[in-house]
Amino acid sequence: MTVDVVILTITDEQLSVLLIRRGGAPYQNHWALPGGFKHPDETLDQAARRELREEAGIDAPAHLAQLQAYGDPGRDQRTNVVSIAYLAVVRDLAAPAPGGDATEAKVFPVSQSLAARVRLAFDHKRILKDAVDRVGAELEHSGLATAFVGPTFTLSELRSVYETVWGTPLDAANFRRSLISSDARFVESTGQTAPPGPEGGRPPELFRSTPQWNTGSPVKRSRKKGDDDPGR
Amino acid sequence: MTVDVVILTITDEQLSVLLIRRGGAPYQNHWALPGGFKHPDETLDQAARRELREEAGIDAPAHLAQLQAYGDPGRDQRTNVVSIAYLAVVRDLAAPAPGGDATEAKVFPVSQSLAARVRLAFDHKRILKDAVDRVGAELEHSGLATAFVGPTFTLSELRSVYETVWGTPLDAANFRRSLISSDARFVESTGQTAPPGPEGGRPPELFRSTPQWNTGSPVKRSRKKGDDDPGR
DNA sequence: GTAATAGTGTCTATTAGACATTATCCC
DNA sequence: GGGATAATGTCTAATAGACACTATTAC
Repeated sequence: MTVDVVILTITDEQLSVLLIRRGGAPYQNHWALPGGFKHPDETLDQAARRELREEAGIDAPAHLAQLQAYGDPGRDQRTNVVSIAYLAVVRDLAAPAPGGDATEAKVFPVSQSLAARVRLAFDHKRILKDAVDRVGAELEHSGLATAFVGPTFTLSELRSVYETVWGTPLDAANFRRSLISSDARFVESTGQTAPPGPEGGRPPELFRSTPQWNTGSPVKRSRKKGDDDPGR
Repeated sequence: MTVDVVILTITDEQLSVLLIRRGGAPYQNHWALPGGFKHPDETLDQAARRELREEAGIDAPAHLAQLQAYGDPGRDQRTNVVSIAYLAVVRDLAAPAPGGDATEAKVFPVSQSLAARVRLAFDHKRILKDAVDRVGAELEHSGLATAFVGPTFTLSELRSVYETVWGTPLDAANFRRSLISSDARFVESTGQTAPPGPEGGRPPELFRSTPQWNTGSPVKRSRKKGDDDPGR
């Protein structure tokens, strides 16, 4: 019984994942998801948090949720082990700190990690793929997007999360309306504004996520002409 | 590593679950979900199917999907074990056939099984609760409803599934349009009609589910006045 | 002033939801 | 015929989506 954690963040307008490399063992040339054995006296969530802390140096992910269990025989050459995959979403991942088993930790763009030529350890590529699909689907029905940004954020920042994950441009005006109006109510204005960027522009309003951010369906993914559905 | 299966069906207009009783062990006075240890040479899905067959006598569930893993320490008095919960949906559950460890198998209405006075073994009540929530949510976004009915079905039958699971009456006319029109396309007419019931009435059209029944969002759950949201 | 970004207003096509009407069976 | 169930038609309010316009900053 192991727990593997898919740690996602956005760097340079790209959805990215933290991968580690371990010494020894098979797959020592492969990158892998951080993870390890669950201790008998901890919950699954606690095990995921511990692995986050030990192997990636992350203490407080903005979002942590169980994804799925993987138990195909042969998914791990060494032992027959079932793994519970977790999804963690964090905001800053500038300097990943490897620890525990991990000798190296690095952030890769998801698109690159899923490329055919790249080899990840075990069935971690499949897990990563599933995690990314899940995030895309969940953005449509929850406030998960706010986990990618800071405690306060502008709507442009939040919209950028959607656009990055979905790979689709969104209309800024309609995006704003979707979030503000209706019963969604998963962001609220702080009343403050942020300073504009170096390019100038009107100072944006600062928002925070509301406690009930995990209900409702804030934004709809547009499915229009020529939209090659990547599946769910 | 065990696999537990929540087997849901609809009997007498009620969402119902199959529970079993085992001899010996603790909790021998409690009803429990069918399940057991995963074998090293099988996948999780195969383990779930095997338990379905061995303990409940079910060979081909209309729907089988993984739900979630449960691993709180203390959830099982005897051993510290992580359990992967599965959801199975079947159509007929008239004569449940206990086998293997199970000495008794019976179908209970979900509402009754979740009542405060009823005690289920381990954390099975929580698992059942989670499963029911999931089904309710998934009806809104997939064709899962068709798993509750036969290979061909009338729209009244299908609508009844939604109404039973959600506990809300749906407008027959709008229901039909939701399914037929738009891009959902998760049911199609067989061109045939079924004989009307003993009360008479126009003979209903027979439908079948399409292969891509697990995409799209066929019907929306109406959230109107005084709708006490049960949460997701 | 221009360029850039944020936010508002408005129009149209689509859709949900309510409800009336027609169709086809049983008795 | 009357009663029951299935299917179709129609209207209204709400919403998605497109896009023009105003507001506030940097330069």
